[in-house]
Amino acid sequence: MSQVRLRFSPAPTGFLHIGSVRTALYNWLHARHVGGTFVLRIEDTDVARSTQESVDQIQSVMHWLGLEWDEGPYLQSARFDAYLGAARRIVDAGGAYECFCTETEVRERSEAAMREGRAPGYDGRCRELTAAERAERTAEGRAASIRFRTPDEGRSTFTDLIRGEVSVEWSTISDFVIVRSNGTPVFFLANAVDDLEMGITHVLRGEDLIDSTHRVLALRRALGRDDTPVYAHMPLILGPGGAKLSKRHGAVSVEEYREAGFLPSALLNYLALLGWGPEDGREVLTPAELIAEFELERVNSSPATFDARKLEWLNGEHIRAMPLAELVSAVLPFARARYATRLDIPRFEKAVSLAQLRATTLAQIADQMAFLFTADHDLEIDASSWEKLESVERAADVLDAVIGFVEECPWTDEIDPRAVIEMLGVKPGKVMHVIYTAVEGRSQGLPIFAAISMLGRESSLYRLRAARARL
RNA sequence: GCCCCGUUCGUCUAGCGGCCCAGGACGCCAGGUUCUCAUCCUGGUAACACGGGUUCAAAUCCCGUACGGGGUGCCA
Repeated sequence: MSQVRLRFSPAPTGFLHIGSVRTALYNWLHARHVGGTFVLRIEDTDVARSTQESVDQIQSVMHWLGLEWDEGPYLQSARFDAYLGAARRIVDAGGAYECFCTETEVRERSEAAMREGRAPGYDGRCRELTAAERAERTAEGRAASIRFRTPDEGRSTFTDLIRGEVSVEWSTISDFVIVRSNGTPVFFLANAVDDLEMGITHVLRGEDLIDSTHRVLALRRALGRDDTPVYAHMPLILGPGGAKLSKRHGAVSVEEYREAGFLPSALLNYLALLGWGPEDGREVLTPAELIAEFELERVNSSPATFDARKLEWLNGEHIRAMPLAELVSAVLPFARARYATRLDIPRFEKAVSLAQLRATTLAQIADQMAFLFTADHDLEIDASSWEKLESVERAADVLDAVIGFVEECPWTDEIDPRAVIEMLGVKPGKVMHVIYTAVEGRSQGLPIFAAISMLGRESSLYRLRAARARL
C-alpha cells in the first residue's frame, strides 16, 4: 500500500490554463505511476476572485481529459476555521503578530525604501507592538492582519527533485501576511495547513511558485512539523518567442482545444512531452503508456515553448491510431454541429474511415466530408480551388468526359473516370483536382472515386454539370 | 533595484567526463508511392549562448558574463 499522496490545487479564478493542465497531468501521472493517491483541492481563499463557474469548469475539463482524482474536490473556502486556528497557534507561539498597517501604507513605505536603495517589503513596524498599543489601534478602528515573522538571518534551503538544492537568504524575504485584515486566510497558510493535514508527500507545481516554497516550509515548521514533502518545480510553458504563453499565441484554455477537435489523449501526450520524455525516445504514447513510462526524475529544468504544430501532428497520430467506431463517435458532435439535418449515419461512418488517414483534427474530418451532407445547390466552391480549376486548359473537356462517364457507368464503390480522361490525351493525375473541386467543393479532400460513389449518380452529375456550366 | 531559476538544431528533446566533428521527433526542403492534396517511405537542412578554469579528455564539473523566465501582493 503506497503512502504517496499528490494534489492538484488550482485557483478557480478563470479558465484552466494549458500550463495548469500540464501541472495536473504530471501530478496525476506520478500518482498513477507509483500507485499513489491523487487529490483535487480548490484553492479558493481569495473569495472575491473565485467563481463557482470556474470550479465547475476545472472539474469538467479534468473529466474530459481523463485526469480522474481519488479524493476531493476539497474547497479551501470550507476550511477557513482550520487555517485561522493554525494562525492563532502561530501567533500564540510568537511566530506571527497582528499588523495594523494598511495595504497602501505598506506599499508606499516599501516603494520609498526601494527609492532610497534599501530592501523593499514590509518594514516590520508592527513586529513588537505591546498589548496596549494593539488595543489602541483597534480602538482607532484599525483592522489587523496577521503577519508571519520571517527569520532575520540565515538561509532557507530545500531540495528540489528537478533542480537540486534551492536556497535563499532569509533577509530578502520580509514578514508576510497569512490572514487578511478581513479575516480570510492567505494562500501560503492554507497551502501549508492543507498539505500537512492531507498528508501530501509530493508537491509538483510550476516554477513560478519556487520562491513561495520557502515561506510554506517556514509555516510548516511554525506549526511544529519538521518533515518536508518532496518538492519538484516544473519549468513553465512559454509562448512562441519565449514570452509568456497567452491568448495572442492561440488557444490557452483546454476548452478551445476541445472545440477545435483535439483528442484528450493527444493533448495529454503533447503536454507530457513538454518538459519530459520517456527513456526509449518514443513520442506517440497513450495515457496508459504515459503512466507506465513517466519518471519524475526525468523532468527537465528549463522552460519549454509551446508548439502548436507538433500538437497537431500528434493529434493526427492519435486519430489514425483510433479504432474506427471510437473515431466515429468522436467526430459525430462536430458533424452534428455542422450539418445535423442532412447527416446520414452509414454514409458518415464510411466517410470517417476515409478521412481518418488525412486529418489532424476532428473538426477537420467533419469539414472534409461536409460536401456529402450538403444539398447539391448549396455546395460552396472554395475560391482558390476554383481558380486552380480554371487554370487547367482542358477543364471543360475533362468535365464533359467525366459527366459522360458518370451517366453511363455501372455503379460500384469506386467510380473511376481515369480512362475517359486519358482518352482525351490528358494525364489524369494532372487534372484530378478539377473533379475534386466540382464534386467536393475544393481541390483536396476525401478520395474522389469513393466520394462520387457515396454521393450517388444524380448528385454527382448535378455538381459536375454545375461546374461545367460555370466555366 | 534585489532575490531565485534556467540556457543543446526554428521548436520539443537525447546526452548525466571519453561511445558525440552531438542522436531522435516536429517543422522545412528534395525525391518516391498514390485518384490532385493528405497519409506513407527515403534523403537533406539545422544546435552544445560567450569567456575563463579543472582534467590526459567537457555539451557534460567549477567560476564569471550575456541573455531569457519567475518572484519581490492583505493574487495563487
